[in-house]
Amino acid sequence: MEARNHAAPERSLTSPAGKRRQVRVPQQERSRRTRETILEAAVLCFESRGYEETTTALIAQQAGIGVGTLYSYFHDKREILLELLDSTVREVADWVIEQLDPERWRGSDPRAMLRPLIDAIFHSQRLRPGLQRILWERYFKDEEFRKPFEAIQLRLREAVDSFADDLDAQGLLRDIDRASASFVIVNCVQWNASQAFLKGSPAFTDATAEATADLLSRYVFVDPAEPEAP
Amino acid sequence: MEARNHAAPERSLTSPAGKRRQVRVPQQERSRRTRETILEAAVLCFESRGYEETTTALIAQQAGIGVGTLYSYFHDKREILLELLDSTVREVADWVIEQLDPERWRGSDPRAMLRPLIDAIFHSQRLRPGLQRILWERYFKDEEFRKPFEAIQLRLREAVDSFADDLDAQGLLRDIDRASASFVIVNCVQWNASQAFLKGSPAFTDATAEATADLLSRYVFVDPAEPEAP
Amino acid sequence: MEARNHAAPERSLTSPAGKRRQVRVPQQERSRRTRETILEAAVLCFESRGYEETTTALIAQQAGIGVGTLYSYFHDKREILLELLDSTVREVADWVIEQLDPERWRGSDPRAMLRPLIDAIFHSQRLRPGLQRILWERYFKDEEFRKPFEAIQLRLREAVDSFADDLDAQGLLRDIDRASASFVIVNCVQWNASQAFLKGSPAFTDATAEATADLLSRYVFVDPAEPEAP
Amino acid sequence: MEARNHAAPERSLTSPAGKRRQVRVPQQERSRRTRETILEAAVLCFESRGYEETTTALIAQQAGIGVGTLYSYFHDKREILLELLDSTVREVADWVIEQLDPERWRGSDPRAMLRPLIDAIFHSQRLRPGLQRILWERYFKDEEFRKPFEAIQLRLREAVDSFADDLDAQGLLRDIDRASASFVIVNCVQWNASQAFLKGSPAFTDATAEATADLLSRYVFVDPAEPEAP
DNA sequence: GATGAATGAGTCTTCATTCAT
DNA sequence: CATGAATGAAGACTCATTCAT
Repeated sequence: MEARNHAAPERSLTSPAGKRRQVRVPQQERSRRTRETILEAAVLCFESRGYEETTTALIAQQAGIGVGTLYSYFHDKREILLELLDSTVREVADWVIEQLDPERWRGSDPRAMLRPLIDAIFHSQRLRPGLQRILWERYFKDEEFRKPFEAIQLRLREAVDSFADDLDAQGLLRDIDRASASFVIVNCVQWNASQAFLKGSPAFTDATAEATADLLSRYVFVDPAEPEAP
Repeated sequence: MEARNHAAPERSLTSPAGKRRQVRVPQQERSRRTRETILEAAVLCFESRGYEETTTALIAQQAGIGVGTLYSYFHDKREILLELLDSTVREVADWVIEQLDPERWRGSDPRAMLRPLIDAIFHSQRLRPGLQRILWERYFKDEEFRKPFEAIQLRLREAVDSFADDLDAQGLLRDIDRASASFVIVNCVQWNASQAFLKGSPAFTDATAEATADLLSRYVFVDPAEPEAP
Repeated sequence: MEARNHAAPERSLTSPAGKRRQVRVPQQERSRRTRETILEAAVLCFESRGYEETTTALIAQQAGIGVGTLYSYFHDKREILLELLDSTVREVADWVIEQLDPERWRGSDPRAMLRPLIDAIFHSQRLRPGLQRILWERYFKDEEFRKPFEAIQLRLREAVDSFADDLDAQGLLRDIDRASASFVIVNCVQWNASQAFLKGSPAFTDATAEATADLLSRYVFVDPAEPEAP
Repeated sequence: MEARNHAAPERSLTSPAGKRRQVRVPQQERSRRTRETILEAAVLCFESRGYEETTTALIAQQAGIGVGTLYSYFHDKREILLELLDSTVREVADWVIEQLDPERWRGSDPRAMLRPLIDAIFHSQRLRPGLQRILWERYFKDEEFRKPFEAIQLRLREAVDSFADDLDAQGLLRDIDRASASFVIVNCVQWNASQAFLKGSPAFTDATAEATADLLSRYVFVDPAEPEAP
């Protein structure tokens, strides 16, 4: 078990650096490169074996450095994962949020654009899928990993919200409880994307994206203007 | 990591029961009771500390038996969890499926009944929440845990399907891709329920259930019959 | 450094068992013997290499058992030393206190008996000298080791005190500050014994004992009754 | 343990400087200053954290130099401590010996002066107490540290001896075994001072000094001249 | 059948010291 | 000369599992 590891230092997220021993602050160019090397090696190891199955020695070996070096860049194994997860989650979210930018879709028919939007979001699952799997695993196991994740989720909801604002301004938004809606929508897309991707088949992913788009479309948009009565 | 344990028997996931040493098949009443006791002790431990943080010695102690005895009822720690997860998942699913039984709602207005149905499903999160959390964690970590879970998910989709059949028969079902629909619906409800529950607030859970019901309602049902045109 | 050891659990002396994982409470005969074996092996190792230079693996090997076994009898390496030190210190003190028992000297000339008493105390240095050396080392390094030691020192002072009471009753005790006297006396004997013993030569030890006896004699006893003046 | 460090050069204690790599012999002023800086930084660290708990990196940081630089002034961490201890012990001894200088007390009543003398010696405990604690710890742990210490102790005994000579010349010295006496006296004062100081209370220290003075006074001085018989 | 003592491979982590820049 | 990044051997401790009693 992870907890067996000696001296798990009970770090608080809020006081990030506290009294912890100073970790090397990269001052030389070589140092910066080494840090990157470690991160890359860790991705490789984590993706292929999982988090707990990866030993610090393995990462160091993969990175072609000594264990000690690794520990002079990161306090512990967990911190490496945390950093990796943080950046992965951020990248995914950034990408998704970029897709949601109304400017991007200005001028197109909102109904028509929903499908490609969903597609794009589903697509984000392809980014370091092994790490995303580990992210979920840790999410349920370790509270500390829940936090960065939830910060991201909040950003996503905000993006959805301003997307909704835009629709509203166009008179296209159904009358829904905005607060809950963003939560439900984000969860729905996120989980369907994640689950569909796990099945592995592109065709299945595509069909799921289609259905999800349909589901959300009905939820979000007002009914299409009925044909003018004569 | 789990694999550190010496003598980890390197079991193949594909030949689950293969040549494994015969574990006691409970034939006597006392034996069955002991088995139950162990399982109950394990639930307690897992729920309160998590899977990896629970040692077999702790379970045995909690069950009031020796470690050796525990090992004569289960091959290893993992098997205990597997069994527990299996039954938990089954219980949850059974309950959900029971709620979906058309007989249960016969005679009521399908639109009106969706909300209590969703509520009921959300409610299922309250059953051994610690174990459900562990379930998700293992789901992402360990392929063997994915299987029972997916079997259940299939049953859920089938239930949703026959529920849809019923609606269809009543002429209430929108024209949707049935295959994808059940997948999307199950995921959507499942994840929103799970996430809402994690937030902890009953009010929030309620609002999420409401929004989810709205979302699905629009997706599933045909538009309400428009008022007869004169 | 010792502090590197993972999870030094910051144990308080006052709540001896706290929430710490239960250490095996010997229930079977075999268990009791194993515990003894470990302690004996530890004495051997500590005496010959010193505390920090002795690894738990070494003790286990010396005891002919696995490391894990050792850890099921003691929480950590430190606890082994603590127990050893405790018993050593207690043995030494018991022996010294026994020597101080007035009953033992009843009837003899107190002045004459002081020298053999000092001798006896000096002699106690021969009991597990390596451990006594380690005791001093830890005494200065680790507060936790100071405590049992001080408890013993208190007992010694009390014994000296009641010894003084006895002399007083016989009208032989000089008028001294009793509170400080016991402290000074115990320290003086203890340190001279310890230092003399470290020099290694029996002759030197003997001379030191003689001088110490002389020193204390002058301090403690009233001046010999002067020949009656006519 | 210290020996864990790889490349521990297995230096022989007996050929102290033998073929060891030449360490910078300070010839320039700047060099000398750097050396001092390191020593001062080390005092700070050792006093506050203890010897083993202090890393060379910490000393270097405290001194505002790189680790490598530190190693060009000292062979290893131990050498720094050794030098520090040497100078501390020497300082303490010099001060004590100065107090013992007969010239200092010429003209005063030797009996009256003993108490302030003891006081002064007790006072020497206040000089870098953390280092003195470390000194004792190492004294018992590491033979190499015993040597400088013993050299000092010899000087102290010599000082006590010549002090005794002076008393003798004045006809004030009791007839004692001079060789043992200095040993016993030095030990007695040293240990009582050290122990009293450890207790922390000034009042207690004072009372102990008083008792020690009394103890030694009776031991050293001839009985006060009895009142002239008429 | 039950027990619980014994096992020991495997993990993380530290830090004195070196040496390329 | 100074620097500080890199090293890697070494140690404490854990816990799933076995098997003699």
